[in-house]
Amino acid sequence: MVRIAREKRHTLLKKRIEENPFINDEELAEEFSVSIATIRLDRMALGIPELRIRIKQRAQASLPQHHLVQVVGELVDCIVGKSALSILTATEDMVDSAHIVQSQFLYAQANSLTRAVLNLPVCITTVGNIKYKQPVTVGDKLVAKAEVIRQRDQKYYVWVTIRKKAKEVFRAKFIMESLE
Amino acid sequence: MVRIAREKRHTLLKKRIEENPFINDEELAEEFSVSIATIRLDRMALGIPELRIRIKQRAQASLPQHHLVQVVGELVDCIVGKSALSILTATEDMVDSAHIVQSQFLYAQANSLTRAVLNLPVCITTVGNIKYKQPVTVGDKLVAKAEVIRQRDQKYYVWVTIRKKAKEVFRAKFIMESLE
DNA sequence: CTTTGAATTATGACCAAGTACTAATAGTAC
DNA sequence: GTACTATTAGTACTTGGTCATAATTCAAAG
Repeated sequence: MVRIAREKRHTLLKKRIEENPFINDEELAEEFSVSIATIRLDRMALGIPELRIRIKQRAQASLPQHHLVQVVGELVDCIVGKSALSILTATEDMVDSAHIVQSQFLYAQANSLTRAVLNLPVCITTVGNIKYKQPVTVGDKLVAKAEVIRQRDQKYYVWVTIRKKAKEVFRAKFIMESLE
Repeated sequence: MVRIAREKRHTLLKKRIEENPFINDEELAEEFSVSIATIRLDRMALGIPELRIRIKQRAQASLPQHHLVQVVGELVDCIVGKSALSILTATEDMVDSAHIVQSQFLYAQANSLTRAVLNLPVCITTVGNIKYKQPVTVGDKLVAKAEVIRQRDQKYYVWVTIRKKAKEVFRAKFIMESLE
């Protein structure tokens, strides 16, 4: 049946292009043993843009992310001065060669959430203590909770725990200082 | 003098393209009030590739970064098991609204340098203590030095100090654990 | 076995953003 | 004015496509 062959080709094609966005129609045609015209019809049908557009999109996606450093992860709840929650899903680019998420990303999630919960115009992290209790890997959904424990003068003591499901995988204590 | 005008155009052109790599020769020609041919000669002289190549390079640069030990900053010296040095120049996207570099970037520099100096196939940061002593701003050249202080079984104790010129601005202590 | 209709392939015109090269012209320096 | 460089103009060719149309293949239905 031709129908099935085409549908199969469509899904394979999609996967192939996702896998290697730098492949052109000619190479695709060869790989799938069909004509270039067919590949183009397939791309149309699948709404996949041409090579140059694909490349451009990738290039643009990697451009100046100005708001990079608001909160690492998604801020889902925040009571300023009290507590806040953020969720971060670990991705491939956070891991080391052993596929374990590097501590700096957990640190970034924890510290940026701390800044969010304090919401001070100017504040710096003067002290940080972290404990990475359980290795985290790609795909893990990390829920961070920050709590403001104490305030003394310009100093704020904040505790953060990051959980993967019910399990605590990371914890941090920060002393933040507010400046004028 | 034509010479000066051209040299000036060259430096401006270079800057313009770095600023916006998605600009084509036609637009550049208009901006500089010269012909497209001139822009092309200029690009040749400066060794700047054509638009599509530039875009492609950007796209590729953002691709599979599965490096061995990625160090935040530039690794300038490394005696595995002993000590290592890296240099990071603070950029605009590291700062908060008060233009102070956020601690997570110093943490990332320190922690990634620690991984580099240990150079273990699999290792995780179990404990980290940091102190951010002096605010750092854009353009500051940060020199990080990591030293392996002690090793006990699978545990490594590493101290890192980050200096801005002679002044220590950040320090960190890590306990790293090697896994099989 | 022929017909039908979808799927595929072929073909040609066109486009963007170039390269590579040559020839002409403008501008200045001496 | 002549020399020389910088700039501009122009042509042919390339890649990796779009878009539209026509021709062909091929399996299933009548």
